[in-house]
Order: sequence, then C-alpha cells, then structure tokens
Amino acid sequence: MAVTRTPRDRWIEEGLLVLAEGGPDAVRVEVLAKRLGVTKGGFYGFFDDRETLLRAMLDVWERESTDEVIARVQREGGDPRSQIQRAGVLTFSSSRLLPIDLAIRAWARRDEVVAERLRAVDNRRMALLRQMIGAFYSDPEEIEARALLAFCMAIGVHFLAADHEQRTRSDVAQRAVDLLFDRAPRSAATAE
Amino acid sequence: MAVTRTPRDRWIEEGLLVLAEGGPDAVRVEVLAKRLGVTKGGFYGFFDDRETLLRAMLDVWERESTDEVIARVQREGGDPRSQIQRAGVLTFSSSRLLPIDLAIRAWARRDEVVAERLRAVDNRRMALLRQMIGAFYSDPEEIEARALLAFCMAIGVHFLAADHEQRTRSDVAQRAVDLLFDRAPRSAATAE
DNA sequence: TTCGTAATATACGGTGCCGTATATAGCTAC
DNA sequence: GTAGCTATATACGGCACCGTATATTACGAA
Repeated sequence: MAVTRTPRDRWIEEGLLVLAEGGPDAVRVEVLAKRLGVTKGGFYGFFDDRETLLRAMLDVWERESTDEVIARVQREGGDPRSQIQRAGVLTFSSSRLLPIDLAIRAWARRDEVVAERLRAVDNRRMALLRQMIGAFYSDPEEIEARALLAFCMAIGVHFLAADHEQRTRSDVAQRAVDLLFDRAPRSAATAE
Repeated sequence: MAVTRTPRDRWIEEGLLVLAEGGPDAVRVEVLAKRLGVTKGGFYGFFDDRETLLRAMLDVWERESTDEVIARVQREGGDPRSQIQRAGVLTFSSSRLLPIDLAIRAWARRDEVVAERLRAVDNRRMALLRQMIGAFYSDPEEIEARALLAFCMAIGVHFLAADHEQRTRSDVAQRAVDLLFDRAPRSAATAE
C-alpha cells in the first residue's frame, strides 16, 4: 500500500486557508494542489468533486467552532463565567478561526445551505452569550438585547472601516464593551 | 450615428446588482451581457477591461452612498437631528444600497484598494453618526463608543444568523437600540 | 434613398478550471 | 527482489471567461 502524501485533511485545511483569504470562489481544486505542491491527481480519491470539499470544509469549521471550543473550555475548567468568557476569546480572537468565520458569514449571505449551517453555529454561541450575560442581568429581553449588541459588535468591527480620529479602534471598542455592560469607563479594566 | 442600446450606466448598474447577489467574483463581462440581453461586443467600448468596470462600480456606489444621500437629506430639510436620522435610513434601509454595501464590506476584507474606498465612505458616515449622537451625549469618548456600537449593530445584524427563541430579530434589535441610547424600553416608539 | 459611422454581433485564440481516464512510481508484503 | 497495490502524475476533452479583431446592422445626415 503506497503512503498518502497529501491526506484528506490537508486538502480541507488548505481549502479553509484559501477560503479565509479569498472567499469560496477562490477555493479551486487546482489552486489548492499547486499550493500543496502536488497535482490534483489525489484530490478525487478523497472527494467526489469541489462541492464535496466545500461541504467537508464546513464540517470541520463547524466542529472546531463549537464542540472543540466547548470541550477545550470545559477541560480547562474555572467558574462558569470565565469559561464562557474563554469561549468567546477562543472564537473571536483566534487568528485561525476568525478569518474563516468572517468569510463564511459573507458566503452565507448568498448560499442558503451555508446560511443554515451558520445559523446552527451562531445559535450555540448565542446560547453561551445569553448565559454569560444572564449572570449580570435578569430581564430576559434585556439579556437578549445585550447579547445581540455584543455579538454584532464582535462581528461588526471586522466589517467596519471607519477611523476614530485621535483614538484607536481598540480603545473605542473597550469603552463600548464597558458601556454595554454598565461598567465604569475602565480606568483599570475592572477585572470581574 | 447609431443609437446606444446599452450605455455605460447599464453595465455598471447590472454589475452592482450582480455584485450584491454573488460578490465581486461573480461580476463577469459575459454574464452581464447575457443578463442585459446583448453580447459583450459593446462593453469594451466603454471599459478597458473588467477591472475598469469594477472601479467604475465603486465610483457609483461611493457617490450614491455619500454625496447623493447627503444632498437628498439636505434637500428634504428638517432639523439636524432628523436629517441625520434620515441619512441612516437612506443608507441602511435601502434595498438597493444595503446589499451592495454588505458585499463591498466582504470584498474589502481581501482587497486593499476596496478597503481604502470603504474607509473613506465609512468615515463620512461615522462623522454623521457622531454628530447625531453628540446631540444626546457630551463626553467625546462616550459618543465615539456609542457610535461604534450603533454602526456595528447596523452592519452586524446582517452577518449574524442567530435566532432569538420566541422573540423576533426586529423586536430584539429595537430593544438594543433603546439600550444603546438610554431610552425607556419602548412602550410606544418614543418618536424622536 | 443612400452613405458613413458608431454600436453591437460574431468569430477567434488563449487561459484556467473542471472532472475523467490512464500511466507511473513507490510502498509493503511476500 | 519482486508482485501488487494505491497515491499521485500526466494527459485529455469540455466549458466559461477573457480581450481582440472583424463583420454586420441600423441610425441620422446628406
């Protein structure tokens, strides 16, 4: 039995990279092959066609974005609040997952199947967010509204190109988070 | 002199439509021609190449998103507060401009030139937003933070797929806006 | 009506990508 | 070592799109 030089996972991995860089239309079998330093010869042993790869990429993204984040957070322990906080960091500060996530959001706007899968993932995240915010607020409507604001903020900043005059984006964002959770205007980042 | 059946503007217009539907990679000369019911024969009389069309599309989008919104708002008059509010509505509730805007945001993440043009547009919008929010708050840092939250919210909701259990997205969003501007939890939509 | 010309159609060669068919080469088990 | 298997390379036909070159057509002027 000959050895597998470029296993299925490598194709998926490279596909996710290209997706993040150039969107779904940039994910081309022959492009991936060239990036991997092989020809597309082996590709069709693992995947029926390009569409199959795209679906497999979504599978991996979904698993990494939900189960793996949750598993890792639970493994590392801590109180519920800090666990949920860590889940947010793992999702929205990951230099690996974030660009993929944003690309998939744009993709979902023009592909119903992708939209459906994003909805499943976002619903799980939203549930975590609700839980976290529920630790500070009691009115369910208020919890939902703050969760929406927080989620929109986490996504929106990456699609927003505006400057903030003399301030930096991260300063303004920090202040926005403080507002969002009724904290004092951050002299020291009220550790909680 | 023969008459122009498909003038430059029609190509740009159709290009913007396709951009909104399928992203920049979907904007193909021959595709536009087919949609317009002509061949690409005339296209190269107006544009050097596909890149030139894309730039022209951005020109039109930029003008419509800024100058034309501002001109129209000023023409229709009213107090400054309602003028700025109307600018927001024209921009973020336009079934024409909004999908184009969102497509360009996604595009900007992978094209530096597009990002630069979006930055110019977003900065003008941010200036309006600051002005509006400045009518209610005095601390410049707070104004900036609330403006960022509001802008992120306006964009983010369209890239977010989560549901809200028994509530509707627009109810939650309304409540979020109320929170954002310290209003009472909306019994009747406090006209302002 | 006819002519000139501009707008568009048609035709072309080139490229990049798809998916398939076939050849090659390198493990592995014997 | 060698036979057999399998991952990959190579080769192929097809399609969609690019940009160019050339033919056609229809308007508007004379």
